[in-house]
Amino acid sequence: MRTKNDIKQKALFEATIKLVNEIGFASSSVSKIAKEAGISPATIYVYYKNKEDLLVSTYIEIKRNMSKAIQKDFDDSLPIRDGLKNIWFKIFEYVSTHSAYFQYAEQFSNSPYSSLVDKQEIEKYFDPMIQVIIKGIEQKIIKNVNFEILTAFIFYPIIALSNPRICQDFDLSDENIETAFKLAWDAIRF
Amino acid sequence: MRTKNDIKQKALFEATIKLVNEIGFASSSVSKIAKEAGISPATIYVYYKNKEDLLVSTYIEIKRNMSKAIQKDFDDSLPIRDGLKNIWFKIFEYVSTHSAYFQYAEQFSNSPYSSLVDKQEIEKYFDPMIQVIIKGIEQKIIKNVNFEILTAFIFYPIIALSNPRICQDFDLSDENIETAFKLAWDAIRF
Amino acid sequence: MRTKNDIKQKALFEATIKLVNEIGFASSSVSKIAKEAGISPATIYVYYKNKEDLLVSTYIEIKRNMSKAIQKDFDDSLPIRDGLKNIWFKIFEYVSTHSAYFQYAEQFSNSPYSSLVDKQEIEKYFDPMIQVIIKGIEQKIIKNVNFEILTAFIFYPIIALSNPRICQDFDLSDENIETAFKLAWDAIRF
Amino acid sequence: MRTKNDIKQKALFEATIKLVNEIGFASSSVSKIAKEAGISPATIYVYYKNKEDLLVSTYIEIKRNMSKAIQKDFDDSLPIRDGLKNIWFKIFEYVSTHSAYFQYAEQFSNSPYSSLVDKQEIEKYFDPMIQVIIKGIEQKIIKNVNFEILTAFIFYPIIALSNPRICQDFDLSDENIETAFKLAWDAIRF
DNA sequence: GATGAATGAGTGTTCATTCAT
DNA sequence: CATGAATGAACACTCATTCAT
Repeated sequence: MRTKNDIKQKALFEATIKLVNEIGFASSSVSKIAKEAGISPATIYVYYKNKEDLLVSTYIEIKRNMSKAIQKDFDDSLPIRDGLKNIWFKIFEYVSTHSAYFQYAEQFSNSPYSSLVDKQEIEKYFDPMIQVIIKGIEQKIIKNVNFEILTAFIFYPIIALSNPRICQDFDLSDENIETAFKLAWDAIRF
Repeated sequence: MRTKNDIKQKALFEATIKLVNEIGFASSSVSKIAKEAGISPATIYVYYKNKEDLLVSTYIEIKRNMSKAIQKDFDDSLPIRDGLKNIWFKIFEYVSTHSAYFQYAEQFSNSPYSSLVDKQEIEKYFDPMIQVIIKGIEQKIIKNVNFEILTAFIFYPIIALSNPRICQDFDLSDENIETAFKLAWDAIRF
Repeated sequence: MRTKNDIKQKALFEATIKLVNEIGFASSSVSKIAKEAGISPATIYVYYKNKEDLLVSTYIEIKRNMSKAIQKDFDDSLPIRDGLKNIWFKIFEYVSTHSAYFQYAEQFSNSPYSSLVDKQEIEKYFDPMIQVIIKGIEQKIIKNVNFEILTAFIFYPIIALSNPRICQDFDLSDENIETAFKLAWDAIRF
Repeated sequence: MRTKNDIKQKALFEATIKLVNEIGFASSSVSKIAKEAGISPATIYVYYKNKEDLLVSTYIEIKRNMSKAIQKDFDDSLPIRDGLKNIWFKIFEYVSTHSAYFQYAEQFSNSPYSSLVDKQEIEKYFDPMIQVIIKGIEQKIIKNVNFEILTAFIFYPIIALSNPRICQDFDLSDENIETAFKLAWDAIRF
């Protein structure tokens, strides 16, 4: 299936995200997505097996893209707090500059489509961050509690603050992000 | 003249939530919902203006129900920390016992449908909690930072930890909830 | 079926005509007509057997009303030309003052519903006019040709000139009606 | 890529006319029309934007077809009376041979759908006939009266005489048509 | 007599997908 | 590779009518 015309595939990727964000999965039909991308509905089936494949592949592609951006220039020799703070800012930066991608991913992962994706595959992308936290626990810098609790305080507030559907008026200024990190660090540090 | 049948409306409410959780907004057609509720598709239009009205009303009803449950026996004479902890446990209790409602609300608020709801109307329901936080700030017990940041650390970790789509394996034991509250409090306290 | 509440029946009659003229038979549903008349859809079935009965009865009632108005004060002792001219003006007067009724009747008689009506029953209403023409033929004042041809020149031009869907801009002034009658008379007179 | 199938479109055109004449606009559903034409209901939407577009386009197509037939071999060098008589017979001929088309057009123009059509566009088709009448007036052969009155006596009687819903028993013989023209001419000539 | 609730059958339309080119 | 034509199945919704009160 994978083919030569990358321009069309990219247009399709962007059109899918745009339309799903605007009108939701329910109303985003194959032909509307095709029209938005400037191609024929039939052409979608050259690139993807079916509609579900299009939606799932788009999600996975976003996640891959996101993890790559976040881990770019990642330096695991930094002290724990600095390493986490670095990631913290990277995530906010990605979310700010790719808010449509992020919003699509959020909507997707809150829908039953999410069960079609191998979560471990996705989590693998974010392993370096996990390693920092584990190191922090070992060094008794981070509280030694259930791992899910820790991530709920390090990553989930980011998602809430970045999501315009949740925090409509939150200003993603460096100062605010810095303040937020302070809270996150207070939550998890020993 | 026949009179409206409350049992039918309740069945419709439950069927909507069940189906949307199972197969998502995209696939939850009016006729599938009607079948699940054991009524005729046409009957839905006796109770709701259209499909959108059904979905939005269901969301609002859940939020109303949720806020009522959380604020039951709410005591604002308690010290700040105890007051918040009380609410913290109440939310976990509600989410545990009404996970389907909660999941519907999450999916809804991450979809474009959410723009159809007057957010202020919804937030009104949760005002008592807001008041506790404000009091905490005034008494210099809670950090005096942007309000959205505070709520991102008090409420959103709960949502993450309770959401089986996010924390599949998290055990909602009293001990875990207590630990999680400790982190939340460390995050926000002065 | 015939009942006590004449006000409701009259409202129903008018609502039917108004709605059918505005949106046509196709879109005029029983419940829309009921709403227009300010009654419940179910109440229509107290007065009429079904929707078809409502539409057909409305047509017949209009025709009865029309014939009564046209033949009021009819004087068959007048000379042929004067008798016909009298009717001619009466018809224009009726159509001007009851254009909605007339328009409904036109739409009805051009639709397949018309086959449900006994045409002879309707024509009976207009018998006095027929008699004038027959007298005119016998007296060799009117051309002795096929009867349908004569009526096509005496009655149908009126319908065309009165129908706003056909002659949008025709001014139903006395002068114009008089002129039109001159043409009609020239057409049929010996 | 498949290419559009003219046979299907023609079948759709005929099916629309047949069904609307038989059961009226009210009962002619898209799926019934599709079945009559031997195609899928969905296919109609390949050729027309929606049901309204189908009905209106069918009407316009009939009018175009009609005007072309009537004006075929039209000779405006003939004397006024001969020119009009020629048209008169042509119209009757068309109506006789295409009675279904004619009946559809009549029902359409008496329904609220007619307001969707640009009347001037339609009238343009019949301009040559208008020119003959104007010439007749200028040459003082035809009465110099309101134009709408003249057309009501030249064209509308044809419609009445040809319409089986109005003149059920009228025989469209040459003799009868000739007689009818005599009356029309007597009506309008100076 | 009068009505709102209730519904099976139907509406016009769009859907995801396949086909022929 | 790419496409517009074509469609069975499904969509949200309305219909005419009946029922229980």
